[in-house]
Amino acid sequence: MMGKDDLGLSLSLSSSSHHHRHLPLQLNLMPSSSASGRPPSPPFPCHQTTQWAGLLADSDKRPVLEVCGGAVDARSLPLLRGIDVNRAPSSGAVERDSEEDAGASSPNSTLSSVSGKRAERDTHLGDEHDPDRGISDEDDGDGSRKKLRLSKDQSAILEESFKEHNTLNPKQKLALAKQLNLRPRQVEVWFQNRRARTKLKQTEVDCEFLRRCCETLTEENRRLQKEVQELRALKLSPQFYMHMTPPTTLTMCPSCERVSNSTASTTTTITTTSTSSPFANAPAQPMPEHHQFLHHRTIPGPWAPIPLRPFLDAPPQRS
DNA sequence: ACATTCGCCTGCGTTACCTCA
DNA sequence: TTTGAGGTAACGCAGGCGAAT
Repeated sequence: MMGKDDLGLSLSLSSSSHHHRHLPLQLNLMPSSSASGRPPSPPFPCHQTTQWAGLLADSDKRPVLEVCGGAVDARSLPLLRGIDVNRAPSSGAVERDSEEDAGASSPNSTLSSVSGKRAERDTHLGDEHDPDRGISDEDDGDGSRKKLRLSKDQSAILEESFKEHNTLNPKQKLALAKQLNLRPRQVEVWFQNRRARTKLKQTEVDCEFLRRCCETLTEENRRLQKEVQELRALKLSPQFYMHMTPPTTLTMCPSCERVSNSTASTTTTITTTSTSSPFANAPAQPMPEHHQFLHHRTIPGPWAPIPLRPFLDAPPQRS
């Protein structure tokens, strides 16, 4: 069935039906090549890649044929193999006068019970009983729901349509129903359920993303708490201060007086005559005496790591 | 201009059917 | 053969919108 693979989805949970009725909600469900519109900015970034191939693979199901009120696996009937039971026989297919008619008496209607106001509406969309098309909706008298299984082709076409727009206007719905030989209501329901599946999938992805964020932040918080404790301990024990690996280090060239972050590629020039702090985020202040010392002493070999913060708090001991 | 009604659409929750392990 | 789980077509409802009155 539908794979549990991660999806590159973005969802605006604030969107409501009446809004995307005019500004159709376009979830970022498609591969990046999708040219469809996009939803409002997601509440958080999501960088996963969408893979919907599994959805199409799902459509490879046994066709089911309703025979005398019972569901029969078409594969168990050799004569029915290769026959799409969801499609009308080509010879018997009658061109409908209107698009509404295309759905109302689809062969699938023999498999689906119709009830409720919407069913009435669909039924009223031009359904005259067509004996050539088998059992009408009204003939499905036991009131039980009969489910049809959409054919592979039908599912694929619906998926393609959904990729283009996850909601349908009446014209599109009717055209699609006619193309697929389904009732418009069936197309409508399929899109409803498809949107629901999309949202469910997105919710799962969002939950996983948030869970990972939470884990990362928890770990980061734990690390920072530990660092704070270490720094407090060091402040109380100056003798250990110089032996501590600073949380952030700079590397300075003693000859050119360039300081660079040990991990960064950019360098910052320290000018001994400058009155501003060499630390980007530190307030401007006169150069401390020990800075003068550092800049004038000779440091052999490669650049020596220089603790950043200790400069502001405790002078290094001269050797 | 405003309120009401109607028809339609949507999301959501649920049910029931179907398939498969 | 039975059974339970999972997928999904279909249903019912509530709520919102636009058009008509």
